[in-house]
Amino acid sequence: MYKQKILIIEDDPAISNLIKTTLETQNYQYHTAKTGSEAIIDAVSYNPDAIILDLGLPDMDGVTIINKVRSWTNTPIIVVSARSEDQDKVEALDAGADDYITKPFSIDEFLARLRVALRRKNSEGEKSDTNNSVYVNGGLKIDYVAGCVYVDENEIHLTPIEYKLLCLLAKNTGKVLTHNYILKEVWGSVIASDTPSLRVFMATLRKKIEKDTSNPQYIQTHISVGYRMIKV
Amino acid sequence: MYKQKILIIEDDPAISNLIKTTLETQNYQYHTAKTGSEAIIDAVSYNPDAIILDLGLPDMDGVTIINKVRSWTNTPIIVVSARSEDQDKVEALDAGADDYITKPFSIDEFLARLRVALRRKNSEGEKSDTNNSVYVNGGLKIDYVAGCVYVDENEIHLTPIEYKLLCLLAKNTGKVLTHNYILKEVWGSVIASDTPSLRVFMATLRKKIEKDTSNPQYIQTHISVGYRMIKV
DNA sequence: ATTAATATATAAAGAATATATAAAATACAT
DNA sequence: ATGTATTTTATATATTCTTTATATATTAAT
Repeated sequence: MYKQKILIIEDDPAISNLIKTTLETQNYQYHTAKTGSEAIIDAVSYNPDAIILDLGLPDMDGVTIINKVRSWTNTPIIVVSARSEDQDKVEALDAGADDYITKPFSIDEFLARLRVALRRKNSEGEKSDTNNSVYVNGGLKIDYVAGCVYVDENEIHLTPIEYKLLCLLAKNTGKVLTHNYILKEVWGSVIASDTPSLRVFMATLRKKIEKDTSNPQYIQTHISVGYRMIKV
Repeated sequence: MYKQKILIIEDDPAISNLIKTTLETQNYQYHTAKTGSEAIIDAVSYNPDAIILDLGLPDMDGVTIINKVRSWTNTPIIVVSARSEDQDKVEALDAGADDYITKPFSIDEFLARLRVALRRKNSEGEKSDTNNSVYVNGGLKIDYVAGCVYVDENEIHLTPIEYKLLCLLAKNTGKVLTHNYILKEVWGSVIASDTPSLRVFMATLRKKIEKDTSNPQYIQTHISVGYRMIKV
C-alpha cells in the first residue's frame, strides 16, 4: 500500500524528532529539511503529499517559503509555530498556508489536522485523474477509470485477462511485444508452456474487437516474435 | 461583484451577532440557523460557500450535522466551539470539518481561516454533479439529506450498510470500484475475508433496487475486479 | 516448385475460479 | 426480550482459464 509522504521543515531537533516518531507510528513516510533553501529543493524533488513547516527557520522567513512553494504547487502546508500572535497567523494563512498550529500542541489534534489536509489532497487528485484516462485508436476505445472497452461506440465485455492484455497492447501501441514479455506482464510468469494459452486469448480478443479476424486491423502478429497494436 | 455566502449555525445570539457584524465589515453575505434541522435545510437551499458551525446546538449533535452535510457536499465547514478537548476536535475534523476554532477566538484569526476555506473552495472550481443533495439515475433516487431511497417513486428501506454501499456506488457512477476499495470505504477495513459479506450485501441491495436481479440494470458486476453503478 | 518443418488460429472439452443467494448463526439495538 | 442488522456458512450456478486437438498458414530446404 502507498504510504503518504510528509515533508517536515524544522530546525529544532526536539520537535523534529517528536513529529518523526509520531508519523512513524501512523505509517507515514517522511523526509526532513532543516533550512529554508533545503526545504524549497525538497518540496520539488520529494514531491510530498503534505508539508509541515516551522516558521522560525534561521536562513529564511516562513512567509517567503510559503510563497515560494505556492508559486508552483497546492500541496497542503501546515504551519507549526511557537508564535501565537494573531498577526503571524494571519500572515502565514494569507500567504497560502492551510493550517496553523501553535506549540506546544497535542499530538492527536496535530494528526487530525494532518488527516484533514491529506483528505483534501486526495479528493482533489481524483478529480484531475478522471478525465485524461481514455485511450482512443480508430473505433477502439478504452476507458481505464470505468474499466470498459468500446468498439465503434458499442461496449464490449472482456474477461480480466483479455482486458489486461488489451491494455498492455494499447499502452505500447506501435511496439512489438514478445510472447515472453506479454506472459510476464499479464500472467506474472515466464513459463513458456503458457504460450498456447496466450494464443487462445489473442484469438478471442480479436474475435471481439476485429471486424475480420483473418485480416486484423488492430492486433498484428509477428511470427515467432510476438504481437503489436497498430495505430490505425 | 459576487458576495460570498456564509452559513452561520449558532444558537448563542452573542456569538452569532459578533460573527454577523464581522462578516458585514468584510462584505460577505450571510444567513443564520439556530438549530440543527434548520441548518441542514439551509445548507441545501442557501447553497453557501462556507459554513460556520457551533457544536453545542440544542437539538442535534455537531458530528451528526457534519456527517449529513458531508454526505452530499464538500463545502468547507469551520467549527467554532467552546470545547477545547482533543477528543472533540479529532471527532469533528475526522467527521469532515475543515477547521476547528475554540472560543474565545480572535476575529483576525477567524477571518484568516475563513479566507483559507473560501480560497480552497474557489480553486477546486465548480463541481457539477457532486453538489446536489438529491441523486437521480433512471428510476433510482437518493435523497441524501433525508437519507431516503426511492425506486420508481416508491420509498424502499435500506439498512445502514446497504445505504452506504449504494451511496458509494452512486457517487462514483460510471466507475468500477474494486472490492477492496468498497470494503475500505464502507467498512473501514481492508480485511479480504470480508469479501463474502460484501457479496451478500450486493445481492440484497440488488433484490431491493433491480427489477430483474439476474439481469441488473443499475449495478454491474466486474468479475474478479468489483462493481459499477451504470448511468441508465 | 515441392516437400518437410515449424508456427499460428481457433474450436471445443475440461478444470479451476468467481459469483449469487439462501439459510443459519451471531451481534446489535431498543 | 424482541426484532433487526450483520456475518458466516454452504451450495448451485455462472464465468473464466487452460488444455487438447486440428486445420491452416508460414518458412526453410532440396
